[in-house]
Amino acid sequence: MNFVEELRWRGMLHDIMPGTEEKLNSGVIAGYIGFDPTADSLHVGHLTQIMTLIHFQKAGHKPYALVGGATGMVGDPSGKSEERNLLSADILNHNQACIKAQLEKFLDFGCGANSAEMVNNYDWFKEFSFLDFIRDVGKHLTVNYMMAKDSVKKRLEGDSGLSFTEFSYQLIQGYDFYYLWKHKGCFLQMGGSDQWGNIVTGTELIRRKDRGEAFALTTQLIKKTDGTKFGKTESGAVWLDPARTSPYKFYQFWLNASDDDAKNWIRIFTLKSKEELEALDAEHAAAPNLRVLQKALAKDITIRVHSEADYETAIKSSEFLFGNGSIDFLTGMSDDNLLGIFDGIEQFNISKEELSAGINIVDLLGDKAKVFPSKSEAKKMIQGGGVSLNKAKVGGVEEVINHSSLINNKFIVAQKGKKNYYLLIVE
RNA sequence: GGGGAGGUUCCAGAGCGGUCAAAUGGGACGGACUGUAAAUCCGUUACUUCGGUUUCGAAGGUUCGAAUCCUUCUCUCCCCA
Repeated sequence: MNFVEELRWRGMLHDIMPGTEEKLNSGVIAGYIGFDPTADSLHVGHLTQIMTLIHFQKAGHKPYALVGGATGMVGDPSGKSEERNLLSADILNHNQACIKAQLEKFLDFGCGANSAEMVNNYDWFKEFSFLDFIRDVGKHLTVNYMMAKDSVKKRLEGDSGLSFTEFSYQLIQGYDFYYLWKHKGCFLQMGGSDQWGNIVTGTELIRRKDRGEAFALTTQLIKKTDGTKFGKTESGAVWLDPARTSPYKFYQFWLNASDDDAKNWIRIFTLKSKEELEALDAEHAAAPNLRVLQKALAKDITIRVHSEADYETAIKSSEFLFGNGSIDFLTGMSDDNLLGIFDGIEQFNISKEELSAGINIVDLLGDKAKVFPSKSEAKKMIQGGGVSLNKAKVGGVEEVINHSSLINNKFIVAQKGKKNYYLLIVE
């Protein structure tokens, strides 16, 4: 199956420039996707692009992953309703290095003709002077053309304005495409559907400047069926960096997908074949409460992004925390094993002296251990019946906690709502 | 440079001298129901030693009393030059 067909049946394809498919079928084609270093880790929102590159390479083409050292300095207005703050050079350097390391996990950089390659647009922009740029690049596109882009139009219509810096972003990205086309034989740029305008600026630049031909392909923006934003949890974005989002939380994120979402996402974020997926669909439909789809999805991605071992740990934690395992399960367990289960779950340290005197539950969770940002909030949540200690609901705000709550003389398991666990370590 | 409109609690957006910790909607969080799903219903949504304390762009001022009136400053948007 060719690349475009693959994306199509998986529901990933959004838009494709006429002729792209023919070009791809003509042989090994080089294509690229850019990642801007706005943070020092990618998040699950980037995963679609990563999967696109993986499919691209699997189909025999040559993928380039571009890290936007230069574009990151400018800021893409696409999809942003307000002017963005510029990042400092130091932060950008750090971010670039981290993102590069993450991307290296997903593609094959040593397989001959279609080995993946990493490039950084800062390399060709650092020596490019402003005057040269506006003469060599800016001259080929009219402002009229640039203003017609949705990303720009929205900002002009809105009431927060658009700086010249962000306005020129599309030219920078357009030039990237030109550069890669000219020097690396890169014929295709891919990206999320919000990148269509930027990508087309590139093909247009190639056409006008060198009468060359280049192509564009965009993928669907991943949404949840309930219309809310994909990739967010109560604690923010879901990152690929285990230091930002632990493998356990990462696993939980996917496991919590709704049935509809799981069905769509498993097609996008795993490499499972059509047959496998249909079998899973059927299995899920027969017994939805087993959540076969969610489990398969979470397993596949957790292993790809983290590791088999991280997946195993996440499973163990999940089974204990969400299974009907009673708190007794922990009793007598070695500290190391217990901490293993709580690996990736937020932990707080409490001194033994404080506890031995007895601590009011609100002081404990709202102050000593910041399970809640303030005591008021802790109080409200307890009154609302949303807090448990060692899997038993906290009765009221007057409860005093002391030694008797300790598990193995050292731990207390706190729960905010059903899904949020915290481990208090007393020593 | 000239003229106009504005900056309110996470967001949008009311309030226009006391009854305002501030309507309403959204979001978020929690509860019930479930399958750690969806839908639905309900509750919470500044801090607190529960006496109070700090909030409505900033600083002053008027008043018994201001988010609401006045002054200056500041930021944003729009129109004109």
